[in-house]
Amino acid sequence: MKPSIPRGTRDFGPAEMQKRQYIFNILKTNFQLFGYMPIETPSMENITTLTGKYGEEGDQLIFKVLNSRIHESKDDKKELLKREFNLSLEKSYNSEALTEKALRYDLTVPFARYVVMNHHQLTYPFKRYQIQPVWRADKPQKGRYREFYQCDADVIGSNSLINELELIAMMDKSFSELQIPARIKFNNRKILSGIAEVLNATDKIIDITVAIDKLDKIGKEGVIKELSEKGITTEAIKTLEPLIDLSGSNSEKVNVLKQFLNQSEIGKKGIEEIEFLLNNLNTLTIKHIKIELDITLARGLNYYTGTIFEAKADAGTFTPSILGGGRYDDLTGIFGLKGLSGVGISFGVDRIYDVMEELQLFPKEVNKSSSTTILMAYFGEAEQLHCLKLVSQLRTFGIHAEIYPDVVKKISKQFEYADKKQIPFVGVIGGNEMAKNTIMLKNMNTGTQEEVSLEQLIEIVKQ
RNA sequence: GUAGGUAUAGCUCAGCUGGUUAGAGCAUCAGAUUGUGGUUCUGAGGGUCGCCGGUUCGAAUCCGGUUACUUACCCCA
Repeated sequence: MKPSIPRGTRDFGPAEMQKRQYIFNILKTNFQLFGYMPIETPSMENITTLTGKYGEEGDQLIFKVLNSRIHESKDDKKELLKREFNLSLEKSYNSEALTEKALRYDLTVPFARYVVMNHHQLTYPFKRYQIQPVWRADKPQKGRYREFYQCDADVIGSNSLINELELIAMMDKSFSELQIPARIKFNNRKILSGIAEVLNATDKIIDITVAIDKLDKIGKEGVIKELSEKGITTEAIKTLEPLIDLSGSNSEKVNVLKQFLNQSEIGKKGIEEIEFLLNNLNTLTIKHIKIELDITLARGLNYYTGTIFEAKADAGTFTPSILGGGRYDDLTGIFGLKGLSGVGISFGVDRIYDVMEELQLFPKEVNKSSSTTILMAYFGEAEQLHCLKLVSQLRTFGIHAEIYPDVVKKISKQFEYADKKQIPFVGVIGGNEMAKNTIMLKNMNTGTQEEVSLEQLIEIVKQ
C-alpha cells in the first residue's frame, strides 16, 4: 500500500517544525506579555455549537464527524438513519442522528462556549490565548489548508476600545519581531450596517461590500455592473458612488463617511469608534505595521458586530490574509450568557510561515538540522559502554551529547552521521583513549583533532 | 460547484513528428581508504511509464474515460 495523507493536510519534519516553533514562540511570548493566559479546547465540538456562526458558506465548510457504531443501532433507528442519509444527499442537511460532532472551525466560537460553561470561575475581563489547529472542508490551494493552526488572543467581558488599541499594539510588536512588513486593514461592522441603512438595502450588505471590495480587480464600472446584477437599484448605486471612489488618508475617508452616514444612528456610532481608534493610535508608538481604514473589509464570520481586522503581508508576491479578528458583542448570548462583549485576533501561522519562507525572514539559527553539540563515536562494544557513561556525564554539564547506538564495522558511518546532522564535535574512543582515559576530540568544521581529558573537552565544547 | 495544468526510479525531472533492452541529476548501498565525515573517482541496486480501454505490425508517446495531485475563480487564516 502506498502511504498517503488526506489532502489539505501536511506532515512537518524537523526542518519545518523549527521554523514553526519559532513563530509560535514569538506569538506566545507576546500574548503573555500582554496578559493573556492559555487555554485549550477539544478538537471536536458538538455540531450545534458550531453551526450558524460562520455564515452560510462557512457552515458548509465545517468538517463533520460521522457518529460511531451506527451499524449497531436498533432496527427502527436504522430506518431513521436511512431516511436522514437520503435527505442529506439531496440538499445541505444536518442530521444529528448521523453526525452530532464536528471538528472546530475556529477558536473563537469554542472559546465563547468555554466562557459560558466556566462563567462562574472566570475573572473578567477574561483574557485568553489559544494555539491549536482548526479544520475546514475547503478545496486546498496555495496557502489554503484543510488543517491549519490559529493563534488567537481574545478578551471578553469588556466593551472598551482600549482592548482594540492593545490588540493593535500586539500586532505591531508581533509582526515587528517576525520582521513581516504587514498592512493592517480595519473597519467596523456598524459602518457597514449604516451604509445598508442609508441605501435602504439592509439585506444586501454582504453583496455590496463584496462588490466594492473587487474595485482594484474589476474597476469602478465592474463594481457598478456587479451591484446592479445583485439587484441594487440605480438610485442606490448613485448614492453609493462616493464610497466606491473613497480613497486618501484615514481621516479623509472618515470625513466622507461622516457625510454619508449622517442619517444613520448605527453608522454614526461606527464612525465614533473608528475615530477613537485613529485618534489614539499615536499613544501606542506603532513603529512597524501600516494601519489603514478599509470600508470594503467585511469578513465572512457572522458573529462580528464592531471593529474588524485583517492583516496582509506588504511585500512579495504571495500576500494572503495572515490575521483576522474583530469584536463580537453577543457571541456568548447564543449559549445563554448575554451581555458579554469580546474582541480578539487570530494569527494564521501556516500562512505566516509561507509568507516568511517567500521573503526569507527565518533567521539562520532555526535552520539547524540538530541541536547536538557532540557525538561520541567508538570502535567496539567495550568502548560503546564507556561512551554511554561519557555522554551522560556531559549532559550533567548541559552539553547536548549523543551516542551512536549501533556498533558498526567502519567508524566512518558515525562520522557521516555527525556530518549530516551538522554536529560540530565528534569525540572518538578507541583502545588507546580508554586506557589513558582521554578522548580524541575532532572539530568537524576545521577538521582538526586533539587528544584531551574530559575536563578539557567540556571547556572546549562549551564555548 | 466552474475552468485549466500535471502524473515516468525514493526525490526533482528529460524522453523529439509512435520504433529494439525507458534515461539523467540527487539520494541509497558497496569499493578506492582495516582509527575519521563533508570533496573526488569506480561500481551496484532501484520502474506494470497513475489506472482502464481504444487506434496501430508496434504506445511512456496518439485518442477516450477514470482516479489522484495541483492552480485559478468563489470564500477564507
